[in-house]
Amino acid sequence: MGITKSNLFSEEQNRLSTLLKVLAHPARIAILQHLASTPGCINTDLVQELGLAQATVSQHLKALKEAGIIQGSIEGNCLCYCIDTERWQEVKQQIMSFLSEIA
Amino acid sequence: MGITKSNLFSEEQNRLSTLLKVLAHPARIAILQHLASTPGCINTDLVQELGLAQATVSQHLKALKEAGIIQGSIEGNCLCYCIDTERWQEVKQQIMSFLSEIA
DNA sequence: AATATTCATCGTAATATTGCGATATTAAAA
DNA sequence: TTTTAATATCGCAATATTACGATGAATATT
Repeated sequence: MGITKSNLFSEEQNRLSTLLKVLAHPARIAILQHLASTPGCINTDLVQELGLAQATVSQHLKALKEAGIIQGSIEGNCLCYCIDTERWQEVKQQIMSFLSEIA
Repeated sequence: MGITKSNLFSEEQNRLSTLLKVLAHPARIAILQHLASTPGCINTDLVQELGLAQATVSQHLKALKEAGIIQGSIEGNCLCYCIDTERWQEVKQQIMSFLSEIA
């Protein structure tokens, strides 16, 4: 089928898996790492940095934005993305909680 | 295309994303949670527990096994799966290291 | 005003994932 | 030895993801 049977699982299991899925791509990992290490959050740089097409990068940014992990603010001509630190703490907490639950 | 351009990213970024992808499914999360909470690691129970078809559960187990996270040992008629604790520590370490790298 | 730059979105193609029935395979049980 | 039970694997269908070119919308530059 290709569709995950979310109804079989708990709210929390679904939420966690959705979150992990967003992080489970090297481009999105690279974007987060770059945004973390670059104080003034740059955007077009990412296209250069990653070597992916602009449309593709934009798509990855959208996924991160929809998960609430990053935020964009308009800065004249440019869009300035940066990590939502508060939300990231939440994300971190949820994942770490799962990790330590296992063993 | 649908194919991730792994060559654009570092070994570590690829390794991490592969790991996260394995965890990014509610059924596999549920399996790990069940194996963690059930001392004698049971298998067919999972089919009942999850409500997915046997073939589907078997597939998810395979994914976890290939990632080295669980191990199966033959126990007469049954296959007995349990978490590879040592490997799980490694997995945990890698993910946590990434999480704290960001913010 | 005309042009250039930045970014989002649409449409599309290629590939991956999810799920399951059917069918092996293997070992216990009858 | 036949049957039953437990798993794995194959093959397929449905859906999701990844990637990109083309295009559009908005602002900056000339």
